[in-house]
Amino acid sequence: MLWSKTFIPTLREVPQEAESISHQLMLRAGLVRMLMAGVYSYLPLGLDVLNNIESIIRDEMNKAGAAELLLPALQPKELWLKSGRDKTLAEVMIRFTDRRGRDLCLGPTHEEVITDLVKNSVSSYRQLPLVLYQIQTKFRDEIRPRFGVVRACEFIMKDAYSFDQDEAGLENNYQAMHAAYKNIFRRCGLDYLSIEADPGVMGGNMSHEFMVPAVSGEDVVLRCPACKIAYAFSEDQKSCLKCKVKLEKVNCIEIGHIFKLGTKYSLALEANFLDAEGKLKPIIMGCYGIGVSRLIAAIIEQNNDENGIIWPGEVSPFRVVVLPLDIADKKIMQKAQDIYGQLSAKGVSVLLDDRDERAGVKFKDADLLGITLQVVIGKEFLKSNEVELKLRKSNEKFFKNSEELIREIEKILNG
RNA sequence: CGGGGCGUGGCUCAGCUUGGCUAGAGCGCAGCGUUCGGGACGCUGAGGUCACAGGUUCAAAUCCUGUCGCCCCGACCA
Repeated sequence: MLWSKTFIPTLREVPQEAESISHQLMLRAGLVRMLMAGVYSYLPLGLDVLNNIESIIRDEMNKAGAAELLLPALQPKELWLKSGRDKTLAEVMIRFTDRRGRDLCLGPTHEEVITDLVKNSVSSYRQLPLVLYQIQTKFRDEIRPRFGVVRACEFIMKDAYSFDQDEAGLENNYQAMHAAYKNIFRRCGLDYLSIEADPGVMGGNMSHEFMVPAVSGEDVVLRCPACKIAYAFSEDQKSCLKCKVKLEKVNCIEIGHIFKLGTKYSLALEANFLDAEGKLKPIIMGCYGIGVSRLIAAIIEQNNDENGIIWPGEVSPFRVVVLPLDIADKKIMQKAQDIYGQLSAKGVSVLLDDRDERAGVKFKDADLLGITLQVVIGKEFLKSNEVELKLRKSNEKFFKNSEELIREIEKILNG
């Protein structure tokens, strides 16, 4: 992508609307813009990151045996009456009536819809187990949206649902999802904690939360400084059960939550199946959520320095940014385009800063965007014919001549 | 919803306490010139119903009332 063709409105100063680091950097690097409190537009760079995270999620979910589908955001009130959550979720539901006077809402979550769907198409134990997931926009009339994309009224969630004939099957799927989540968060470059939690309005009897330690985190968990085991926050939990060490309070962003739902929704919506003996039984369910858009903020909270974002490789909007420091110089620009072309041909995503800006501006913006590898072509190149490679994270610089350049870049990106 | 803060060109802010010339600065933007490896410099220029509504006054960005919006602290959650 050419910088001149895309849309990356970077900001030199910190917008006063942003308090948390991730929010500041998302605005400064041109990832998002606010339309109103809790509602954000994703600009090209933000969308790139979102897409990268989504492909990681799809990859791991598919590997875990889940099938992707897409459910409607627009939903009828009746479904919510059946589960009784029209009351428990009354506050967060965005509701309205259509021209026929039907009561509708924009889905804050999808247990009801998917249970209704499965109920109508699954009737035998032979069709189980089944795991379905979607990546979709949720709507919640949050009491207090804050920290930019972290608590938004419109946000993207990956929600998966498992359907089993017995508890053992549920346990299986639950563990599979737990394992998939670990892979997803590791690939996103996150340092996270997994803790047992209260199922809350979701219902069911067991749940685990995935928490990312971050200064601006809204949640507090207790962590053992020695073995790093985390516990749900409570005043009585005074020390680690294993190490007997005093626990420390850690602020966290909740990025995922998985639940063993049991039969709460299958009973309410009559989602039953016939078992091998021909007996009618309610389907045993689990649900598994990841706050996809929120992950962007969580990743930035953990991966930044005074100069900007430092993207973990796999989520970086581009893997390489090429900086020709003088676009009027034909030799420099030709070299930049060569590198751009060669890397693109190899399937590496590259951003070419073809703007007519001074070197300092390009350096500052490149650091702010946080792309893993910077390729600098300036007067050093004119002198020695060597191109400079700079790693955003470590600030390491080394010079390479044309022959070994592309190979070296690939080595860095793969290692 | 309760508590606190803020609203002045695209961005960051000054001016408001103590009303008074055509409402300012820096950044950004446009043009010209000089610069050119870590957010350059000079000159010229465009861009603002001072959030909105009402009130007080000869006169309101400034004082009063109300409304709206944004941020932060609490309850909710991915």
